[in-house]
Amino acid sequence: MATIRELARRSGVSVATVSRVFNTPEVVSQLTRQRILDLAVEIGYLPNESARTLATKKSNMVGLVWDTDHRRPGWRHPFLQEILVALKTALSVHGLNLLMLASHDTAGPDDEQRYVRAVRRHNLDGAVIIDNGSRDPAVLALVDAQVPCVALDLRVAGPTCTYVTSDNAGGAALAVRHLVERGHRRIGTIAGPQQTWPGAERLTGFRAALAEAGLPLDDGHVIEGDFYLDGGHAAMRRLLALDDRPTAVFVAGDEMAIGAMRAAHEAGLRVPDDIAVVGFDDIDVAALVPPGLTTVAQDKAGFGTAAAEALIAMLHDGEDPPSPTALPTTLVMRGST
Amino acid sequence: MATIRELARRSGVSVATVSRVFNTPEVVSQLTRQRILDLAVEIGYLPNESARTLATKKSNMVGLVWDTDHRRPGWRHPFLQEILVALKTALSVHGLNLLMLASHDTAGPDDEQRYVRAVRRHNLDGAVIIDNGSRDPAVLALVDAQVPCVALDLRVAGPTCTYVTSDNAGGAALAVRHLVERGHRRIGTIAGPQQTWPGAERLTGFRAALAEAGLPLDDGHVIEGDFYLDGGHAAMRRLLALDDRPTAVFVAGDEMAIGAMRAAHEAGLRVPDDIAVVGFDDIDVAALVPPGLTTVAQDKAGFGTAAAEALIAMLHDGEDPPSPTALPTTLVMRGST
DNA sequence: CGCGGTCATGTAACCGGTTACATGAAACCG
DNA sequence: CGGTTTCATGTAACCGGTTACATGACCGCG
Repeated sequence: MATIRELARRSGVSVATVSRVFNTPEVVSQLTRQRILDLAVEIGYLPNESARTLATKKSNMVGLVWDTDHRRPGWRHPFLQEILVALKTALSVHGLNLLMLASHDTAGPDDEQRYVRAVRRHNLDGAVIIDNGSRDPAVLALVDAQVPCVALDLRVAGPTCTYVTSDNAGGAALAVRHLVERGHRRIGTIAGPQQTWPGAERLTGFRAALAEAGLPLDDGHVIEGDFYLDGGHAAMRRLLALDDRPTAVFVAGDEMAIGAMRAAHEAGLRVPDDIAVVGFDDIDVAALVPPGLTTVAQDKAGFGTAAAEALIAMLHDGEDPPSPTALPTTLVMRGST
Repeated sequence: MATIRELARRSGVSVATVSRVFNTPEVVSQLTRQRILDLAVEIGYLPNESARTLATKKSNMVGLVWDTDHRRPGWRHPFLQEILVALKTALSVHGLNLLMLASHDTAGPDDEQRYVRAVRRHNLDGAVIIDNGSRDPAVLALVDAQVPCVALDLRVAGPTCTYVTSDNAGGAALAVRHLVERGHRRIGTIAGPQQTWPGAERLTGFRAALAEAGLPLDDGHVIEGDFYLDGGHAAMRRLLALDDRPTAVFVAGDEMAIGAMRAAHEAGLRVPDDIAVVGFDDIDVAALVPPGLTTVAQDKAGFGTAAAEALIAMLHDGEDPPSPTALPTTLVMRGST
């Protein structure tokens, strides 16, 4: 491998000049710069990132924190792939790479410092945290350690941290307004777990939108689910068993919504004629499962892009973290309403 | 940050001894080893990976090559998430981290050397290549550059490379045998693109299984699709338009299979009574879309685990790459047959 | 003409580890 | 008891960059 010294020797300058060509090209005379660049490609010189990191303490890598919670083995993020694509693309424009942090350090998953250690060992410039549906103390340790980080769908904030979410309350309002327009007056909801940020916000937004529409909300029409298929199924059965069952249901997640539609179907009810359903997320399946799920779509790629931008802003300016982003949502109308 | 020299000074030994404690503990006396280890946690010493990499030329990182082809923006891997989880877990056991290689280097996506350069710059120990559904010359450049790598669902092999796939032919045979048992004698197929490895293998396996069962195959009963929903839909329409249309169809991918079922439904045919459908992959939706898709399930996590093991074997032994792995498939029976 | 100021470049220390080789003490052995 | 091994540890060069500071050429100006 060609090193900087060899490139320097061959082009008759000092290593400092070569280094400058790649880091602060403007201080090098046009002539030598070009000569060095040409020679660099000729001999295939590539700067060694480790050496660079060692000297500067910046690695141009950001950690990806995405532990699959061992207590929920089946958990899958509804659109991890879109997020990763957008994230990686946006980061790479600024020369940043993504390092997936392994859960196993030497220590087990209960070691709160495992992410912080990984960040320090690799001199990571920052971290992106993808919600796995449960609170993880190791994530909070990152905040305490002043690591620049941005979280997705997780409300972690601090002097070096910010987060990006969808406009969950606004999305819920979209759903409610849509149902109201369709003539529904008795609207129930299958909420998400209230300890999760999206779960809580969607319920809050739902309540507010109903109030704004001047509609009452029976406490019995609010059921808390778990974001899973079976949870939605069970919740819907409880709703349907009510005497004054709602004519429409806002379900805080598509997977639950599909479970709910199945429950309705099993109960001999037709969607949307007997009961209308609106979901949240717009996962792939939503379009495929008959009669098509009307749902509040999130800006999936937006998560990645926004996260990258927030992180880059922090790293670049070294300033305070940008305030949290709430990505706009849109209503996708399909057959279920 | 505590450095090795500080730790050495404080524990009254030389840096070499400290280094040995972490790399070749067996050559250090029990007593000093323990003393150093204790002091290390006390002062929060963490070895600096960049320095280590610089000295050893091994980074303990492997590159993840997973470019989303710009010519197919909508492409999503059917089970990327499961693969990543398994991969990361299996690698981390051996102290390896995953670095997602950005497509943007400084150069565009047509630069064939972009992965090779990333590998060199970061001293990556190897690479895992996830098929994105199209041939990428930059991947072949990795092979040429003798980078240890293992590919998923892509037939790249060489002195430093191997690959892991499902037993595609065997899976196709499972499907055929199942249909034969159900009494079908006129079986057609919607194949995948023949330039992809899984696409080609599944068709080969299908043909072989039919032959083995002594059933004829009309050339008109073989339609090549593109692994997408709409492609499956279109292919099915062509099949249904035939005079002697098959009574059962083996579809080489679940997404296409769902499109195919929809086409059947639109044509007024009932699945499975009028036409049976078997898919391949077992994606999430397969269970959700009525009447439930019978399909050949791949060992999703197995991809990640097998890839990690193959790579580790190469890195550890420094030997020839292990021969390609073909993961076993299983038939999941649902309502479509 | 001499002086201060740019500008392009060079010198050398430093980042934090690893490791070949050297050293010295203790153990073994005939 | 002297010589050879073995074992634990130390010394110092090296990995490939960055960068504070020094240097010297050149320029404009009073």
